[in-house]
Amino acid sequence: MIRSMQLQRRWVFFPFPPNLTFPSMGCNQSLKAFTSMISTTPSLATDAPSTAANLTETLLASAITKPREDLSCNLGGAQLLSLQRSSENLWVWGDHLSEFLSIKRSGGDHDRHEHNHKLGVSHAMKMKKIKARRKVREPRFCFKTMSDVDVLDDGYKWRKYGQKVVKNTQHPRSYYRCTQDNCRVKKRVERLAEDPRMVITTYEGRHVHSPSPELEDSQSPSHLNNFFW
DNA sequence: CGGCTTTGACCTGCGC
DNA sequence: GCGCAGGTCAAAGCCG
Repeated sequence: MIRSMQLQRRWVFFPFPPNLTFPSMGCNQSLKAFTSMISTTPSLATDAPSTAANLTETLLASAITKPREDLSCNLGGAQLLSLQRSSENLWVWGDHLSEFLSIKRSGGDHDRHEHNHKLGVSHAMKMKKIKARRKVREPRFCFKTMSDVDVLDDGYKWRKYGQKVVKNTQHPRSYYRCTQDNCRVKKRVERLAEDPRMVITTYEGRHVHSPSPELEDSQSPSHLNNFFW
C-alpha cells in the first residue's frame, strides 16, 4: 500500500493537456471539466481529489491499474468518453510500469499474473517493448472524445505536418506539431475504426510556453494551467 | 506573400 | 535480412 502510494507520487509530473475544450458543448470548457469528471466518475469517486496534483495522480493511477476500464462520464453534454492509457502508449509508462511490475513480482506470482492479465499482453512481450522504446520517446497522453470535429481546441496552435492511412481503419491519422518555436510537442488525431464518432487525440511531449493568448480560455484557473503543462 | 494543408517519398523500428 | 506499418519530411498547391 505504501509502496503503491510512492509509485503514484512519481506521476505528478506527467503532462496533461492544457485548457482542453469540447466544441460539442458549444462553449469552451477548461480543465475544470476534468475535475468535474473525477467527482462524477464512480470508479474514481472514492479518491475524490481536492488538488490538481491529486487529480492527475488519481487519473493516471486509475488508467494504469484499470487499463480496460473506460473512465466514462458525461460532462454536462460534453462527451469525454474515456481517459485511458492505450496499448501503443505502453512505452510511456516504461519506468513506472517496470517498477510496478517489480513490486508485484515481489508480492507473488498470483499478483503478477493478475496484473499481466489486466494489461492484456504477455509479460515477456511487454517488457521487451518497454525496454526497446522508453529510451527516446517523450511522454504521451491520449484520450477519447465523441465529436464531429477532429481537432479539439486545447489553447495551443498546431500545424499539420502529415497524414497517414492506418491499416484496418477507414479514417486517416493526422499528425500535428505545435507552431511555437522551440516547442516540440506533437499530437495525433484519429477516429476510432469501430465507431467513427469517436476521436482519439494523443499528445506527445511538454509545451515550453503558455497557450496562445487569443485561444486561451480566460475562465480557466491559473493554478491548473501551471500544474498541468 | 506568408502560412497552412496535402500528399507521395523516404526513414525507422519491429516482427518473422 | 526482408517486408510491413507507422512516423516524418518536404515540395507543391491552396487560401486569405
